[in-house]
Amino acid sequence: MTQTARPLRRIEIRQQNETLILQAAEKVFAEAGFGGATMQLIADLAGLPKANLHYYFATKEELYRKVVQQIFEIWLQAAQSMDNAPGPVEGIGAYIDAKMEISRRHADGSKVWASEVMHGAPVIQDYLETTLRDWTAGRVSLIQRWIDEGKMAPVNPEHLLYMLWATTQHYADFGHQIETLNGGKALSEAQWRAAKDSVKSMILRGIGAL
Amino acid sequence: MTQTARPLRRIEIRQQNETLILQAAEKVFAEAGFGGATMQLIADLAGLPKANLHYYFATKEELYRKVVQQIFEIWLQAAQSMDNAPGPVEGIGAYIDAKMEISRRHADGSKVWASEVMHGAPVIQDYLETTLRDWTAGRVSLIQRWIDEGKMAPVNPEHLLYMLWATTQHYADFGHQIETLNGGKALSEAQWRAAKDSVKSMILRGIGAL
DNA sequence: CCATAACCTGACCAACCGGTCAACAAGAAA
DNA sequence: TTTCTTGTTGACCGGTTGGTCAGGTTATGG
Repeated sequence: MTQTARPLRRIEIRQQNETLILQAAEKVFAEAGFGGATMQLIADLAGLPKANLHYYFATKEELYRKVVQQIFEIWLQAAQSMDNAPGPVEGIGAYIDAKMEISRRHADGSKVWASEVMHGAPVIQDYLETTLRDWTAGRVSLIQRWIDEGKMAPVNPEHLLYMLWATTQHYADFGHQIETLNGGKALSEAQWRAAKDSVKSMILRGIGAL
Repeated sequence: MTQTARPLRRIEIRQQNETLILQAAEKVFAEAGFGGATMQLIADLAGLPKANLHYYFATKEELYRKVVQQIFEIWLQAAQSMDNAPGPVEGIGAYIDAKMEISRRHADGSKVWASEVMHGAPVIQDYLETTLRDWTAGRVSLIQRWIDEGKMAPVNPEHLLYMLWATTQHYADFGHQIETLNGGKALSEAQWRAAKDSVKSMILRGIGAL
């Protein structure tokens, strides 16, 4: 009763293979770093011949760039959860939730991003100087407004943002360390909830919003 | 009036060259990752022929291992600042100061450590499972004692430690991002002070110790 | 059905990398 | 000084890697 396999259309083929390659690349780049990753490894994981990778992505750098950009998009999307909030409890709380969820669902992406920044952001330096800088400036204003309105303590907004990024991304980037300290087992559903709650309560209390 | 260069003694030669190589290796590993680093690059930075590196360190892995161990030592030393403190304000405050200072003075080392953990800790897994696990368990007990004594809010000790690690190390590992957001300039002396104060006040307030 | 363009891939290559080694230089011990 | 051990290095090598390409296959539009 198997359906006769309709031949895939061009567009489907392209999208399917590009997705397949990007997923494999994200994992390999996360596990081995840019220098340690090989096109052969990515090809094997994607189940495609190596030459086929070069048909869709001309160079290793181009593939890597796409992976990093993809993560940046996810990151930016979650960043919106901070807006349209009446105050820090809702805004920063939602932001922490969103970022923790990314750390859980896109740990590989987070690692690739971290690795890229650690190595001096050779590929996404322009993003840092434009999109990220603008977003940060906007959020600093937002936090300052909350402070002026007496909704939270007068903390340094930049360092608050750094703390948010650091703490949430730590659960992805240092997930292996956390897992090791957790008896070698990945965090359970309940433990993830506890992590979220801990981070939220400590930070929200830390900025005087609770 | 230059002193006639006394020929170096054996022990001096060895120590000098090993130090030279380790310093160069730390920088190159931090900037390029293990896979991206090459023995030639390290040799050039150290000002030695490549073959000489292999005289002191048989393999690239062995050299890398030494670099990681060196960082681990520094890290452990700073960890002691938490002990012998009457309460969280002094203990955790001193720990934050020590870790922030490491992020500033040993940024490359911190990056190598981060990279190692992100890639699944292939080299220092045993350290994580022994030394780090023991240290963590001890510190969890200490924090729990402070909680029981009513010196701080009943937070989850593990997640507090993760927040401490994440926040402090962020200033090293993501230093490039911070620098970019700081107008492309490294943090000044005053800005480092502000960073320390911000981290300390937010965390100490966050755990109800202030 | 035919022609065209997109897709696929085994085989290949130049460049590079970690590591080796033989020959040599220099400090230490006698 | 002589002898021995340790340190030094250019040249070399096998293996791997990113990338190429010619020739084949398959979908698509006419």
